[in-house]
Amino acid sequence: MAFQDPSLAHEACGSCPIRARAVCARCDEDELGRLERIKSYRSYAAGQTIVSAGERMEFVGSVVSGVAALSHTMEDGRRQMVGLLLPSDFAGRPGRSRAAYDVIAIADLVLCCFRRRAFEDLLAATPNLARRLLDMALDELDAAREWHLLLGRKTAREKVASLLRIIARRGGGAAGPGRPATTIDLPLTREQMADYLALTLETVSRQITGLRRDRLIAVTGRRGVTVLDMAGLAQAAGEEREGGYPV
Amino acid sequence: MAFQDPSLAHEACGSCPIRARAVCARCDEDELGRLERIKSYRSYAAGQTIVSAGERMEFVGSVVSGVAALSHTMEDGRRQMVGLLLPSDFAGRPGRSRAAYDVIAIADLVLCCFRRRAFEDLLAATPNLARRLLDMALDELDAAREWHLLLGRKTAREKVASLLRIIARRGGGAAGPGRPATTIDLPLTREQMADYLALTLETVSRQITGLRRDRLIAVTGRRGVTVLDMAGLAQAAGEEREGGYPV
DNA sequence: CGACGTGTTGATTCCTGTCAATACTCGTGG
DNA sequence: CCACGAGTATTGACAGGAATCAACACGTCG
Repeated sequence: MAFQDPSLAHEACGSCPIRARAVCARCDEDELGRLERIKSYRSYAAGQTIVSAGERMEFVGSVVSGVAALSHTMEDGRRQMVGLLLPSDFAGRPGRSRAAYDVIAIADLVLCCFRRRAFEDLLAATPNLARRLLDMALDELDAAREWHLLLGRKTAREKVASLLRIIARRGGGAAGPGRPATTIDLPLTREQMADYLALTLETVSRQITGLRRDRLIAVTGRRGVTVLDMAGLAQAAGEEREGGYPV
Repeated sequence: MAFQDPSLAHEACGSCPIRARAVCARCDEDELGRLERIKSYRSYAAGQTIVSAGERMEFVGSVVSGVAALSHTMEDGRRQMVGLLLPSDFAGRPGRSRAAYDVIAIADLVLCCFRRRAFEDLLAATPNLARRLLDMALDELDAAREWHLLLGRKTAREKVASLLRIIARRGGGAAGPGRPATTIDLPLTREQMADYLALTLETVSRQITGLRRDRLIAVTGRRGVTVLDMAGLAQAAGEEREGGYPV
C-alpha cells in the first residue's frame, strides 16, 4: 500500500529537485499553481507493486526520487522489463485509465501524482504541459527504439556492457573525458538486469565476471561497479559512436 | 531521388484517405488550411532510401500510401528494423533536424510532407495538432514496448506468428470473428521480416514452413499468406489475451 | 553463528545462426 | 508461349551462444 508522505505533502514545486526536467518543466508560475492544486505525493518501498497490468490507475505522475520498472509478464512466467523510470520520468498515460504494464518500485520511490482526469483537463488547456509531455514521449520512443537494437542484435556481453554504460552516464554524473574511473551504484539486482536485457541472471553474472576479468570494470560487493576503462567498455558494448548525432 | 507526384500535388486534405487517422485528424478546416499551405507530396519507389541515419531531414510528414521502415545498422553490418510506417503513420521528429535511423521505402510510397520549421511553428500554435501528435507518439511508445517483449522473450515461432497476426489485423481488414480464413499480402520479404523480428531469413523461412505444416496458415506464392486458424495462430504467437485491456 | 536471499560457477542441452546447396517466382526476351 | 536468369525462398548440416539445471559461495541480518 502506498502511503502519503507527510514530509513531502506540501513541498513547493519551486524547490522540487526534478523541476527542470519533469513534465512541468515548461510551465510558468501560474500553470505550476494549477498543477500544485491537483498533486499529491506517494511513497513506495523497494519491491512494492504500484499497479499491475490491467488495473485501474487513477493518477499519473512523475518520479521524484528512486527507481521504478515497467514490465510485461507472459502467462507462462516469462518476463520482460520494458522501461526504467528514473527521477523526472513520467508514469501513466493520459487518456487511459488502466495500466498497460506492471509498475514496480525497484528502489524506494517517491511519486508526484496528479489525479488523472484533472491532469487530462489541464493538459488540454496548457500547451506548455502538452508540449513537454510530447517531447518526453518522443525521447522515450527514441530510447525504446534504441533498445530494440540491443534486444534484437546484441550479444550477452554487449548487452551487459551497454547497460553499465547507460547507468554510468545517468547515475555517475561526474564522469567525463578527464575521469577514467567512474564508480556507480547499481540500482538493479542481477535478476532485474536480466529482465531488462532479456537474459537470464546466470548469463548476466557470467558477463560481469568476463568484463571484470578483462579489466574493464571492478566489482565491489553486490552493487558497486567501477568502470576502469570507459572506452573499452564502449567497445565491448558494440557502440558505434560516442555521442549520437549532432542536432 | 524523390520526385513530386503531379497527380497528387494539389490533392485536397478533405478527401485524403488518411484524414481520419493522421497527425491532422483533430484539425478543423482552418487549421487544415494552414497545413495545406506548407505541404507537398513526395513519392518513392520500393527499395529507395528516404534518408540515412545522421542526414539532415528538412521535412516531416505522414505516410499516405505504401510502407516504410525505420532501421538501425551497426558498423559490423548487423541490422535491426525498429519501426514500420504504414499509411497515416508519422515520419520525422519535430525539434530535430537529423534522422536518427535509416528510413527506407519498402513498398512504393507516397509521403505528405511538411517543411520542418514551418510545421514546428504550426505545432506550437495549434493544440489540436500537438495533441494528436502526442497521442500518436504514446501509441507508438506502447507498440515499441510491446515489441520489447517479442524481441526479448519470444521464440522464433512465436515471433513469426506474432508478426503475421499484426499484419493480418492491420492489412486484412475484413477479418472478423465470423471469418475464419483471412488472406494477407505480405508487404515484407523474408529478409525484411527477419530484420524486424531479429532473426535470420533462414529461420523466418523455417518457421513459416512450420506454421504451414501445422495447418495454421497456407502460403501462396511469395507474398500470399492465408490464415487458416486464427486462434491457433494466436496461441502460436504466445498471446495471452485476444484484445488487450478495456479502457 | 546460522540462515536466507543473492550472486557465482559448472555441466549440459537446445535453439538459432551460419554456411551451403537447391528450388521456386516472376519478369524479360527470344 | 516458353526459356532463361536474377532475385528470393526453402531446406539441410553443423556450430555456437545462451538457457537450463544444479551446486556452491558470499554477505547481510537476525
